[in-house]
Amino acid sequence: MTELRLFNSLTRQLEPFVPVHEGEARVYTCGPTVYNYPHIGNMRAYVFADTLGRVLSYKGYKLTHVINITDVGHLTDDADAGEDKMEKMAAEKAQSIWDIARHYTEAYWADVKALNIRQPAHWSIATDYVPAMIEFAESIADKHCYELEGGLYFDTSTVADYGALARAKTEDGEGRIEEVQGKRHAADFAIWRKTPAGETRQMEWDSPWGKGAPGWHLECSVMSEALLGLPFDIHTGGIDHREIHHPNEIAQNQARCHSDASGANIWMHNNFLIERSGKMSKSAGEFLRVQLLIDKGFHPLAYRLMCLQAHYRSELEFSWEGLEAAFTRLKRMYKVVAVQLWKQFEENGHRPVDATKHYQVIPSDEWQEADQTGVLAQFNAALFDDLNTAKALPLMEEVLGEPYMTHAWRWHMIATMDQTLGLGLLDFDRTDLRIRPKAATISEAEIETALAARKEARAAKDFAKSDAIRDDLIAKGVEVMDGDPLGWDWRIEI
RNA sequence: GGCCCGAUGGCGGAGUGGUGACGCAGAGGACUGCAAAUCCUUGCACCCGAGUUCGAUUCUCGGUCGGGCCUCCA
Repeated sequence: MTELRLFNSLTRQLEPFVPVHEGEARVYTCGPTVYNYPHIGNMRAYVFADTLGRVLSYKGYKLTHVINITDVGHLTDDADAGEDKMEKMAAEKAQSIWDIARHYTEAYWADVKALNIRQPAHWSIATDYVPAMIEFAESIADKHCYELEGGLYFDTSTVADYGALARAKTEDGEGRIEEVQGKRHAADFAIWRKTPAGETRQMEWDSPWGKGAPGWHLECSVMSEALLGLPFDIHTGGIDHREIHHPNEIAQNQARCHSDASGANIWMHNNFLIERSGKMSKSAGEFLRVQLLIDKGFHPLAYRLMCLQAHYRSELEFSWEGLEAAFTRLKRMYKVVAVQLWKQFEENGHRPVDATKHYQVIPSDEWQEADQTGVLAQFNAALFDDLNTAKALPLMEEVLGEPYMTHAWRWHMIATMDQTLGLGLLDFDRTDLRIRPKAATISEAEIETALAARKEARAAKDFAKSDAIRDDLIAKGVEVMDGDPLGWDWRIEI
């Protein structure tokens, strides 16, 4: 079978996936800092990580996926002088920092669910691991750290090839950030941040270096070690982490393991979702959240499909037109499942496969007979070649569109492909795709009443009346569809 | 200032040293009382210059333009 090859940011090359533990895949994904709602650009990272996980499962590996929730730390401006984002938001909202964290964690989880992102084995919450972080820091403090007034700092010159992942040496000559007094190297970073004298923070812990909070790079090293063991297989995150956060994490892992190895065999980074105005911004204008998409009448999985249409390493341009295109494509895919597959299934009187189960590649003999055109082989080759979902999608559509195989096999193949891409085609109900925009001014009941009157008029061949009703509905943004294969009599235009 | 990346049809976006996926939009047809939805068919592209080559969109160099990072960021 085709070998799974993934792009390793560390070597900037495609590499075969060779698990650390036979038959297993252990994956760590840098999760959100829960001081605000995630925007859809943030969510691209988790759609990517989920796709990776699904492909690993599909390939037959026992997957252990960890996504962390950062509910502490992260400064708003430079390395040490800024306010803590969590503390800042708590102050603005006049709420406890713990409430803020819980609120935004739940908002994030709702988006995760809406986008069909599978639950990882562990959601690791940073504040649950503070004692472990202190223990970790103590274990590397003597050889790799030094103490300043602001806290405990990591000396990046004490590990081999610091910054190899970033492929960029950050010299201090033109640095735009204010130097922290006493730092030995510009790239040195905080392992522990002391609470300034005379201040009290909502989140602070006692440590050998005084009251304070962990530096934000520390948590990922600690939690990945605790839940996956070092070294583990794959570490994922947004491409922005490639420059600072992950090099620092690697440095910590090297110190911890007394090794030059990075701690993960493969480091993978997804590229950004961008919009005309530049990077997604949480502060500017219309806040692009998954919920906003739903409010406008889009199914959230249209956004997932939009992500899947591009390679995860390419920038992806967001536009409402693009989202609409993806939504139309999704509806057409779903239509085939609803109109052809379900109907045939009813005629057959049995469900050939269990759509709730996760499928793996079927032994080659059986497949070869069913896969006459080799479409599944191509599908596998595309996904196993660094997750080329853009290439895999049309292959799934080929199976959807060409009923050249027996029903049972076709069903099985669609189930297999769809569960790997995570579009949930077999789980849709037709009403799921008919999302009422929040701004819609007409209710479903009103629409149904008008349509019933129109049907009567048409039966009586009173076309003047039926057209008048239709024009009225169109004026209210409702499109009327007679004889739609899915039996959708109407839809509200987005 | 330093480092990095990209440039494909109307839009989005794969891929390739020799026939340029796919989706949406557009066009034509079928269906319809007329439409819509659906189905079938279909037009349209590889930034510029030089080089390597029998042949480059694909490789090399230069240029132009665009983007990202160097500060928290998916």
